[in-house]
Amino acid sequence: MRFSKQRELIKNIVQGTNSHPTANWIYKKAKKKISNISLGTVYRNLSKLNQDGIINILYDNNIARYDWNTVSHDHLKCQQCGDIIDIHMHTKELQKEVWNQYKFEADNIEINITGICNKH
Amino acid sequence: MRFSKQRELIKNIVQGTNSHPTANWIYKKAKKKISNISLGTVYRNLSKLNQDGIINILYDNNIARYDWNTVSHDHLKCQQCGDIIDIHMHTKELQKEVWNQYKFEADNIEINITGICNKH
DNA sequence: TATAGTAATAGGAATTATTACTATTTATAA
DNA sequence: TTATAAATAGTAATAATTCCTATTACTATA
Repeated sequence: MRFSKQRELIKNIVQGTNSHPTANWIYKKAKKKISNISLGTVYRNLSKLNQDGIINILYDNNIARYDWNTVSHDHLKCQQCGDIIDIHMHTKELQKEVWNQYKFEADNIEINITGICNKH
Repeated sequence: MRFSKQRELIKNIVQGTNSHPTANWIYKKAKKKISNISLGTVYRNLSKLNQDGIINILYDNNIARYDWNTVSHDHLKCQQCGDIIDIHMHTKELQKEVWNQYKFEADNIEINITGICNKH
């Protein structure tokens, strides 16, 4: 992968927040440094960074969010404040169960939990 | 909720398939019975039916899919054929764990598993 | 170092998915 | 029946994402 200042900036923006930002949020932030950066560039680089395992994509309903945390993990989403909290669940048993019951070779297990976080 | 033949048709289409169809698929199918039905009508009714607990929405990456099965359940998605298979996982332990570890009151737990299904 | 060839990248246009708006039609209750 | 509130078709607007083509970073060679 060749260097580009746009990609460098995008990577740094994602790695500088815990807020699981959307492409549009990242775009607005990037514009402050590179005013003519294109939203397409943001999307392209986000998927490239994801393909190379540098960042993670998660889907909050039907919109993509980006996460610097590339270690497989799960999410709690608070219905009150919208915050998304990273957690780690044990998924090995689930993987086994899916194989035993459905003969399905699990590659990736994602657990999304909605509810009320401890701030409320 | 007042009766309409459009909504009745949309409901029957969703309830008549296990394929987790998209709004567009439902629209095309509905057009065969009511040729001037509008895509807006399809979307409006799908969300209304969902709000009333008659059907379910799930998000396959960034597109919405609709499901007649309103009982809380999980999904296996095959990376090879794209099929989405309904499954049922035990989530009570997860709920407890989330409470104990994070003091998060889980309301809904959704498990999405990608991998290779038993057809391959 | 300078240049040329090339494949990756960028910006902006286009596409896709969904929602909003509005004039008209329709179900239903009085 | 008739009044009226809700639903519809059609279309425009918005949001999210992908595609297209000119430009640029990088590499090998002079």
